[in-house]
Amino acid sequence: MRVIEAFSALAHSGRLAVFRWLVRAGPDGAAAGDIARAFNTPANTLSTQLAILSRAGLIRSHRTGRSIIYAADFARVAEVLGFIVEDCCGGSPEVCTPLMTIATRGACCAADAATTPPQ
Amino acid sequence: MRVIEAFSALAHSGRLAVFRWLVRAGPDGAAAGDIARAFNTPANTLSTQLAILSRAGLIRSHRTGRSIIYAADFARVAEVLGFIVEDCCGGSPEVCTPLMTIATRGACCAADAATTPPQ
DNA sequence: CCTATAGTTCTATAATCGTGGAATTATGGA
DNA sequence: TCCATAATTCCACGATTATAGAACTATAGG
Repeated sequence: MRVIEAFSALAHSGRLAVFRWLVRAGPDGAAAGDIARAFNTPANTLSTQLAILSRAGLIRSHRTGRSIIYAADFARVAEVLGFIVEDCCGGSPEVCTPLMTIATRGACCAADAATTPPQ
Repeated sequence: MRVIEAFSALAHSGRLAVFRWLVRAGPDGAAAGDIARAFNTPANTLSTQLAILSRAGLIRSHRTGRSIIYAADFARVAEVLGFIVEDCCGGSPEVCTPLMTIATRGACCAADAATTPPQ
């Protein structure tokens, strides 16, 4: 399940920002270079950050021509959340009840991350 | 909101185990010494781990006689989950839908953490 | 083949984290 | 007041992590 890797990957302001940005970028994701430009980060530094998020399973990548496209893996996020609620918190009502409220509210607001992603 | 501190606190097998144990121990929590004994960890090492979880807001403490009782803060856990779903994932259906299933299932199973907590 | 572009891997260095021994603080009881 | 117990803070040191320069790999186009 490797949930520690996921927590560890998100426990870094830069990586968390990149991840949020990728979530907002949607399923089509973005090229590594575009992300680097958006965050004004050297390509190699960002590359290692992406690799860490990738190893944690939070994002996926595929090559398209010269570019490598990264996109958030929503299924994996749901999996991590599932771990906290169930395996970790034993589905306790104190956690589940407020969560229900949020989950039912569904796709809504979303505060803006570092920079605005495409589309 | 300090969500990074929470991720960082849980991104450590020992601390995650202690946290899970405290969740299972319920709202009454347990004394630092009892936790240390349960995990066979030196008191000072465990104390720093508890301090980190505490600073992250995931657990709370209060003194009772010579003991200091630690207990999981469920409201805070719900808050962290809320951040991931809303502020981070923008309440995207890909995340919310499977989460709903888990949340509605409510108090159920819970896999066992390192050692069995009291009561 | 040559060159430009897109990313990654290698590497070194600085910074942060984790652990546990020793000293310290707080409480309760004789 | 003195002692035992409960826990924390101080400190040192090994281990891990973060950053970014330089070198390397892969692809597209001429």
